[in-house]
Amino acid sequence: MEKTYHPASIEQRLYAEWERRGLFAPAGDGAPYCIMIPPPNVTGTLHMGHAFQHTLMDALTRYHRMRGHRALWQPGTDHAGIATQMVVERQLDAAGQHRSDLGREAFIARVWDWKEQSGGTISRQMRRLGDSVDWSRERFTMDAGLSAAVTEVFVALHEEGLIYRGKRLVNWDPVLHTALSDLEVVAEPEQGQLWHFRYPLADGSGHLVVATTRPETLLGDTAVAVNPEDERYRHLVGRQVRLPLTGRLVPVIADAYVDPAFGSGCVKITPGHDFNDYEVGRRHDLPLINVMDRDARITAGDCDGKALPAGEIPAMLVGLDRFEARHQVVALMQDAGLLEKVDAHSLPVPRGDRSNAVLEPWLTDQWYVKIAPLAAPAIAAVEDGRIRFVPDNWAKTYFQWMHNIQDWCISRQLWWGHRIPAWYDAAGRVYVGRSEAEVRSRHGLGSNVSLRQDEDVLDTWFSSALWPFSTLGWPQKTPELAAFYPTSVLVTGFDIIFFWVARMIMMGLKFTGEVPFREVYITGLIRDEHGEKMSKSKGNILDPLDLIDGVDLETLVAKRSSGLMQPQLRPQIEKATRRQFPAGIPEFGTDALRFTFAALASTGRDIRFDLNRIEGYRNFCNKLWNATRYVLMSVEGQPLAAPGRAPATLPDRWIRSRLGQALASVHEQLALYRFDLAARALYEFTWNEYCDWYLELTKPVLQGDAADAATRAATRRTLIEVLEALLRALHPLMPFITEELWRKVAAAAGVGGDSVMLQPYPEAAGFPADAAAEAELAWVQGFVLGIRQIRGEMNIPPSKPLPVLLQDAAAADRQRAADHWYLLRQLARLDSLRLLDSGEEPPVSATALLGGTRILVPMAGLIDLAAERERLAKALTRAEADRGRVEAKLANRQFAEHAPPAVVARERERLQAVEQEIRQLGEQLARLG
RNA sequence: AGGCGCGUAGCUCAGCGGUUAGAGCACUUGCUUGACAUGCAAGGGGUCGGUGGUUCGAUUCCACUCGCGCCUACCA
Repeated sequence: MEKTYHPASIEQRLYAEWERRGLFAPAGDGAPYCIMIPPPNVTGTLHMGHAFQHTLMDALTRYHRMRGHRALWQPGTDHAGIATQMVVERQLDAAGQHRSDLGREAFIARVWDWKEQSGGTISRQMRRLGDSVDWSRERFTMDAGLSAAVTEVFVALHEEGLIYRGKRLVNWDPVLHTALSDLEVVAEPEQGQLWHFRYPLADGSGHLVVATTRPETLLGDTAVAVNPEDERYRHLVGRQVRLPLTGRLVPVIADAYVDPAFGSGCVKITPGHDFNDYEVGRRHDLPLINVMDRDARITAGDCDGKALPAGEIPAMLVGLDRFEARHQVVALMQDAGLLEKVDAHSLPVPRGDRSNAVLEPWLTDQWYVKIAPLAAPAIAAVEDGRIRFVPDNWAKTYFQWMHNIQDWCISRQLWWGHRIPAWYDAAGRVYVGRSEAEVRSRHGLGSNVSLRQDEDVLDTWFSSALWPFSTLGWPQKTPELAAFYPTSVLVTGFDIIFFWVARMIMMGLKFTGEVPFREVYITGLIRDEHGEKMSKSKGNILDPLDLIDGVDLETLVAKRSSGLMQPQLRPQIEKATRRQFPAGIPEFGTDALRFTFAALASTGRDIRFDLNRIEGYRNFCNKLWNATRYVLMSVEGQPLAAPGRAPATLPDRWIRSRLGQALASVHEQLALYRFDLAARALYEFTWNEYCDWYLELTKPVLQGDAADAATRAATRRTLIEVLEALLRALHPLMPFITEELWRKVAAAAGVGGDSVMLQPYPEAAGFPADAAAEAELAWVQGFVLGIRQIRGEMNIPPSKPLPVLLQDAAAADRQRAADHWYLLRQLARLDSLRLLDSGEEPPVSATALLGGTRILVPMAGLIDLAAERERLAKALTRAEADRGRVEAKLANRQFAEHAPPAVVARERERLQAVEQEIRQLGEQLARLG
């Protein structure tokens, strides 16, 4: 074996072998265990958040597979309607083309080409991460089968009246020319202005003042509203104002929506271009006037679908972009003496999450899902525990949204996606069906009737919502569906609880009658080392593969600063990157990355990714590698005791007991999705117990001549047996290094099997607790630590063997000293160990206390007297402070009366111990003079 | 406005109604000890955001408060 661990030399080889041998497919007849991958965008790449979640899903899958479950981790990707269409449109744009130049079919063919070309990126990344997904079941939301499921669901919901078509105000993206659902709108506060306009009363008796942030919508006003309680305006309610610039008469109405304290207390009402006004308009039966086109330019306008009278909209405004129109309207109002004042005003501006364009509330025909009837059972499923959120407080977030849920706008004016299965005849009547043929036959429409399919496609999340069952073959009744649905757990981020999780629950319950998953494990979000979200535009992204393989600085800078939406940020991104990674990123390997993710997966919402952590876990891999190297060197070609024989030595008994407890903790924590605590239990056992103590404790047995052949053979057995189990225990988190090492270890141990993946996960019961061995070894450790402390603080070189005396040793301690002399000698590097006779005067020594026993290191020539005095004085101060605390506690009658007797007893013991310590330290100090 | 989260060592984070609050990294000192310098050994470093309450006992539970962040809904 190499002296250091080199991940690159093993990872890809092992993955290829696993995949070739089909080890990822569900096997055996155990209980099914299934995780559906949250499908990433097929044309995208996996970022750190994906890598994080994939690590956890893979760990769960491998863990359950090893425990004998029939485990399926189902892979796939989604078609990401808007995002993907935008990418291809940008490519066309670069060639000076528009999608309309190609036509719908040719454009879609182009998108498929792009998918074929870029779709391999994700699966390559997943292979590098070690994801044990069943590739034979890979799915894509636009696959024929999944598309059929989409059609089936659409038709069924429509037949039930849960999908309807309606003319509504929608969030219209004037750049992408599509409607967006509420969830795709990002509203950030932006600095704007509040214009105060005078609207003259129709009878010429004066004016009232309205305040608005959107002057251009004045053209579509159909009322002015005041609060019904507002004394200032009560007399105006029911009268009319003459709308400036158009001359139209509109009523003054009273509506509680108006806040009298804001602005002037009068609000212009534009039902055609504002969601709140739309509701006001419905309450007061106001007409809807539309004054913008699909590009959000001013048009001549229409009222409830009919054209406005000619000249209603000033001709000079028609055709202007809405922001240009805003300036013009303000100018016209000012010229007319109708601008009262302008205030600076910050307001939330809704933008599309993809295009970043300012959205326009716009009246269009769209398809909606009536959500309330679907939401009720989905709420119940979480309330009654059929679905459990982990951590459980996320259920609150879920409930809050579900109780306020709005109908879901599912149509998108795009070409890339599932086309809506609806057809229109010449009269505009709509027919919904699985196909045009079905529509014709069902509605008796002969071939003489021309039908035209709806141009729109469905929101991508509509197909994602079916993912847990569409991937298993629904609407067919497949064996996979029967076996793996409901799935075991969904692993995802809180950012898509509404987008995806809630919708899967609704659709799953509706169409299968069962929940789609029993648990939802909500992970934190990976952020950079400053807690910032990682994003291309911030230039702080990390490619998981760059952490695995390493990357040089120039490549990293190029990756981060190319293709930016805001190229002006480039210099600062480059500077920050050069500062943070002056030497690029070294190679850490997949296992180190995965272990880091696991160790970071605590319950928090934000997870800062810190390169120092991954470096530490790369070192851990190397530690494991070298521990194995030691074990193999110690075992190979040497007699090995038969498995199952009682271990011969104290360290053997101890390490088995410790392993059992570590395993118990791992099982317990994994059941709670506390990957961080499971990782920690394994890390601490491996490094602090197995390597730091046990391996060292085997050296006196194996390397000296203190032990007989049978003892050595037994120690070799424990050495390799514990390592073999440990590698299995680590495998779900670090699949590659454990596979590589396990094969060598299993061969040396005579364990059958050719992949650790297929081995049983170690159970705590195989390594029962041994309290006696733990107590005994704790004594050994205490002894060694005492000597090391003296050595460390007195700067005695480790190479110098020390003569040691024991004073006041009780019978048990004498026995232990004799029994474990050969361990103590090597670990503490002792020259000799002698028991002082009672009454024998010890030489001047440095002291360590071990229970009631004093460990003395004679000082002649070794130790600085003053330094030892200082050391003892410090220990004495600490002990006295401790005594003070314990005494105070025991002196408190309330404590003695109320605290549990066991606690009181423990405090009493502690007092005795600390008093003895003080006495002994005092004596030692006195002896030093 | 409503909901949620966070605040513990220089940094990143665990933890918990009961010994002296832990880990990794960083820091100091010593070490080519036969698996490992990606290492070994020893050490320094925290009034657990603040105030009050419950309790024999609070970093832990409760209330209030300060600071930071997120989500949902938003007043034109």
